[in-house]
Amino acid sequence: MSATTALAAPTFSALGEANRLRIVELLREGPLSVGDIVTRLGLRQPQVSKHLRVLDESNLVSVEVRHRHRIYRLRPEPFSAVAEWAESFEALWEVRLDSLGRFLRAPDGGDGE
Amino acid sequence: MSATTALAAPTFSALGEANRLRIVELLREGPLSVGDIVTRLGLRQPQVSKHLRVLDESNLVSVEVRHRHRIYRLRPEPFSAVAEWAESFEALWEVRLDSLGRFLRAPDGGDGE
DNA sequence: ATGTCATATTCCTTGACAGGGATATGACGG
DNA sequence: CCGTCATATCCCTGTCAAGGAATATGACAT
Repeated sequence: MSATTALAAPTFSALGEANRLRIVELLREGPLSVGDIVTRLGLRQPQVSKHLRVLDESNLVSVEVRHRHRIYRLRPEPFSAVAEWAESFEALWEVRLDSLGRFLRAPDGGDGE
Repeated sequence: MSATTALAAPTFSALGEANRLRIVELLREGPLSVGDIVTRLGLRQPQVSKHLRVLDESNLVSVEVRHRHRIYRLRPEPFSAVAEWAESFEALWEVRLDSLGRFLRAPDGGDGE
């Protein structure tokens, strides 16, 4: 259950760059070649290649070589891992109510520390 | 429906730093003061304060001022947003099968472009 | 008022990283 | 072989962010 929950910062780091996130959002519609991404996002080819490299090293995308084209597509696993990780914070809702209760009961000058 | 799905790169960027992610993982157990975080993670106080600032600006944490202590706790919303966002990629599973089918049917030398 | 505790802020240095531009690579067509 | 297309890599430069060290702030106790 917690096997895929070992979520590392590099995954978030890869998604933390605006243009890279744009590429991911674009790729969710389906696999695309580098040139397609360049056209659709209006970025320069070397930049796109570099971003794809980062996404690839973070295992967020995979490549399929077709002739002289390279088709990039999203890998499902990291997204599933992120979902699982974020869902594991659902307990925050309850905790929040709990802390509200504590807050209401807390006398302003009476802490034990 | 897409209200909380407007997930921005800064959220990921905030989570993309290793020590910051450690702080988040620690705070999931419950609210903590700056000093507690310093002790538990073995980081220096200024660094922790700086990371907390980033987390605060990304709305990932909130502060409760109690006497001279500042209790930081996780906010639920961004995590819910991340979960929702990542879950919206569930379609990748099906897409993957689909693309596998396309891959198998694709003649290696017959691209139309 | 003064000291002290908890935390925030500032300055500095350094390393990572993004974009621009040019160029290398690699496969294919002729 | 040579040119060309698609893509990757290299070099350069500017910016941003993180850690270290020192210091400022702000509230409280005395």
